[in-house]
Amino acid sequence: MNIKALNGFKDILPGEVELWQRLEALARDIFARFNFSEIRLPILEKTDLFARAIGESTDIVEKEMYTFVDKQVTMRPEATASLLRAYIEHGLHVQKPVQRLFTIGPMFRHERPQKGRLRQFHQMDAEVLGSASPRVDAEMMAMGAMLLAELGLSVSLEMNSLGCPVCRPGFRTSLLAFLDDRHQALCDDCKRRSSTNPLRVLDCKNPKCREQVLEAPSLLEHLCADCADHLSGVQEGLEQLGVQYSLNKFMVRGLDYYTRTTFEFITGDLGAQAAVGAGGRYDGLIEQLGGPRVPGIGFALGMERLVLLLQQQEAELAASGVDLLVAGLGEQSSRYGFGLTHALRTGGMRVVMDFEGRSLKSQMKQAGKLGVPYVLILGENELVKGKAVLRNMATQEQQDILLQDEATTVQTLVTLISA
RNA sequence: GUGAAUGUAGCUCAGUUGGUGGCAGCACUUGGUUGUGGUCCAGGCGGUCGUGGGUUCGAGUCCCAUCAUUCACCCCA
Repeated sequence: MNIKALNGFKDILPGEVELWQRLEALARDIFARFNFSEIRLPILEKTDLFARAIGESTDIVEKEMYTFVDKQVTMRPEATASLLRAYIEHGLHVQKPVQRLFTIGPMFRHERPQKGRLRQFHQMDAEVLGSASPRVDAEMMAMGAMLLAELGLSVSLEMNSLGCPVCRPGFRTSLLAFLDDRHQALCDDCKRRSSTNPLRVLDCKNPKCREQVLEAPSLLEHLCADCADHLSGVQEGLEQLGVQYSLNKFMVRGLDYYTRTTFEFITGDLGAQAAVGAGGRYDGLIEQLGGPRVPGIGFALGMERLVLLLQQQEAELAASGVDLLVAGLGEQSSRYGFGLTHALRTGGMRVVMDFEGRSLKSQMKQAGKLGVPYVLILGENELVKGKAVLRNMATQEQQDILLQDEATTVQTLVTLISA
């Protein structure tokens, strides 16, 4: 067969999918603790929505979107834009002044795949709309940190403030002046960035640039009074909640819409993809998209990246989602087992039975491999006497089971096995 | 979009100076005296050597192209 999945698209097979389920279950639990409601969003939106929300000149919009050009629609490259569209479209701000929403699902970006980065990838996204309180910022980071901690992952949190439309232009001007002076000392990428996206120069990985940038004007020193107040409020909140973080004045975000607080959950264990989650405040965005004039903040966690970390930071997952294996010996007994298996499943049990007519030894091997706790052996001899053998695989103890009508037998087995 | 590396069984890989693909490991499967697992032993299934050209008497091995994968850059969760 030479039809394969597309480059950058991946199947999630049994064995790995259990990890995803655990991740999702825990995330839902934690989102619920923080009173977030789920919202499910379409994957396809008007291209224009993303262009306006994310920024016309970002890499995502310029060259990474899966767009049906003739239809003017695009497969979402991130969730915030769609979520805000839904928020505005349904007037959710009227129903509740502060909305706390989360969504989980696939995103699409046409980038070159590498470790921890696929063209279809999955994010868990949480957004709070309608509150400007710095406590919300702190709470969002605390929630992300809680999820990561309960997954057993050790990940660090970095935070910065990008200012707002009042203070950012001034900072930008002085940064540009600074970069102009050092233009020759910068790497080629940064020479280009100086004009396209000067803030990006601040988090260049090139050691030469890092050195230059050490002296650069700091965002934090240019914050207006309101932004500075907000930042200290966030810091106070984080301290109160006992959230470990560090302030990184070089941290910048790739999407245009961020204001004030931005943050990243960072790991050193994923190669070049350091961020397992990132987000920030976007106070002007909702209005800019035609919605009410309300602030917002959100973050996304990359599920592939979390799964990679889970895989390398721990190993084994608990096996077997099976309660009982029914072993048939011969046609008579298999026929009986076929019916009994179905009755047991109807009764809520997870049962396996194969119909290949294999030896008892084979079937026992199978049971061992699956880690099944009990095997019901339907021997011909016992069957004529209306009996079967229930074997406890762990203790190797066996007991006779009286086979009466199916309902009673199911009842008996359910009680014995769940005991 | 740029750069580098890699493509041999379902998976992990051997394959020496080009001379018939490996009793390789894992997995799967059958058996090791009547109908009982996880270990051990023996057997079995399983390969268009990514694809297409070329060089050669002969190519898994050399050359070209192509596709795919991986890692890194750009960017990003």
